[in-house]
Amino acid sequence: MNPATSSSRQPKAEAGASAAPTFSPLYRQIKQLILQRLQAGEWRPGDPIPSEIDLAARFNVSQGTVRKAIDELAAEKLVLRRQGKGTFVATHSEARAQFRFLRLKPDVGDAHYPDNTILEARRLRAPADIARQLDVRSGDSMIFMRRLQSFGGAPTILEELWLPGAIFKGLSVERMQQYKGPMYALLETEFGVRMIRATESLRAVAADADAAALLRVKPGAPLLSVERLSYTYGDKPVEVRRSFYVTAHHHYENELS
Amino acid sequence: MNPATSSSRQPKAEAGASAAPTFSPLYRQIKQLILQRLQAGEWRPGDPIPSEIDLAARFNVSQGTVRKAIDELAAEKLVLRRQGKGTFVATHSEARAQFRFLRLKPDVGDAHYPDNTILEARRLRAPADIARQLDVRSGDSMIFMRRLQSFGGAPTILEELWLPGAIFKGLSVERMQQYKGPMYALLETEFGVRMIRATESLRAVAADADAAALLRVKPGAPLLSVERLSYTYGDKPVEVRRSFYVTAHHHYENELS
DNA sequence: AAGTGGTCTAGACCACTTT
DNA sequence: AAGTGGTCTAGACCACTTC
Repeated sequence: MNPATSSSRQPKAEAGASAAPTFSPLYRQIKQLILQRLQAGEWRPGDPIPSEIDLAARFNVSQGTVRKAIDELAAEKLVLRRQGKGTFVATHSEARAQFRFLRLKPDVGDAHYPDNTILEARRLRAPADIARQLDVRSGDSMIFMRRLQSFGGAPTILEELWLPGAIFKGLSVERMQQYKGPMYALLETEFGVRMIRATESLRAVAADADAAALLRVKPGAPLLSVERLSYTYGDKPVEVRRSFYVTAHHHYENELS
Repeated sequence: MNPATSSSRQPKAEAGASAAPTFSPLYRQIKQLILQRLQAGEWRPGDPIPSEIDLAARFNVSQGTVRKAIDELAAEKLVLRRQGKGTFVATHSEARAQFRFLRLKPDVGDAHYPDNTILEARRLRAPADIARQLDVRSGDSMIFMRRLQSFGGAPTILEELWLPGAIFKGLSVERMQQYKGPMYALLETEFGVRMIRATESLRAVAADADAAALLRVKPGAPLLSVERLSYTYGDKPVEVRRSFYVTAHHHYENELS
């Protein structure tokens, strides 16, 4: 209950198993406690979390320790600090967060949010490969969506989304078809499922006839294939996204550091 | 000289210019001082920097302030902390640092360092576009290198490197031709120029006849084009690298966070 | 035992925002 | 004026490495 009491700290000498890497410092325990509350939805995206002083009192630790815990959460972009105002649960419903997951930038000019055309949206059974990636059973109900995104009238991104039906139960095909904004904002506000991290796998591939027609390129033309796996709290995978980017006037921008 | 005295802190009321964003906290001033010494080569890659207590005494601030400065340098991977041993200037000559800038991973199995075949290595005049990127004058002397990298005998990466001749004065074409290891390690150990950051721009392109022959793909086959601009201390650009990756059995891996 | 980085505390004060 | 995050200090102790 109280992380500061000796009972909740790890004993200096490990009694049992040999290779257990059980130690973690107090601030990291506090971080986990805050994480649990975030994950449980105790504070919703956009809401302020309690002040550092408040949390320090709750957990019976010093403000500095809470601070270090929140430092890490802020570095992972799970919360957002604003001096003088407070610390807020990060959200996809902000202009600044809009492009965090879209690395395709125009060669000239500024990035804008694309126009969406939904090509298809329905429920399907999970194919084996998708099921494996999302850690569900093959054949489980999935939400599937296929859409075309255009910049300034030029079709540029063709993509498929797969979401586990079990998590997004109330999500109707109609709702998706009419919704034109950023997907992650919809999933967050309507289902409280926040994407916090993703891995992408990029390849150059040749356009098949279908993709070529939709993206208005020649069949066999090179396309940038991007397969994304997105995760929510607890490293739980919740979306597979397979995209094809036309890179004639856009490029995928990446920072190595 | 002494950042802790009031004289070197910013005055609360800015006297002169209107929009000067001149304030920075003490720990960031300390960070700059350490950075200057790193940049000046006072401590070489792989060497330990002075201990936190030592630095605190030198700069006449508390250990906690030095610590926060080093925290940021460690986060930017300019230094490496090792508990019980000290803090060390980061280097490319370590196994762990070898893959920091190579995002191409095999679809199955573990990443290995590729076999290099140097196709070409000589001095050239800088073309306009390269000169612009490296912030030198068009026509300045450049070191140019073209090489083919193979994994398990399969040619996979074809790339061109451009380096400003002025910075790497003593670098002979012969030295480059015989050297088969990681380029960044060579540049660091022999010239003290350490790459600390890079931006990459990715596109899908069609292989031209030359690239196709070297990479053993059909002309017109899709290749992943990667243009990298690498920076050293002070955000000074020091390398342009233009690569073509064959992504049949490899993929470019990226983490979005 | 001594030296290094890593954690934790308690308190002071600063900078920013809202009331 | 009050509340929030941000900075800075001084000191204690822990964990790890080397001597």
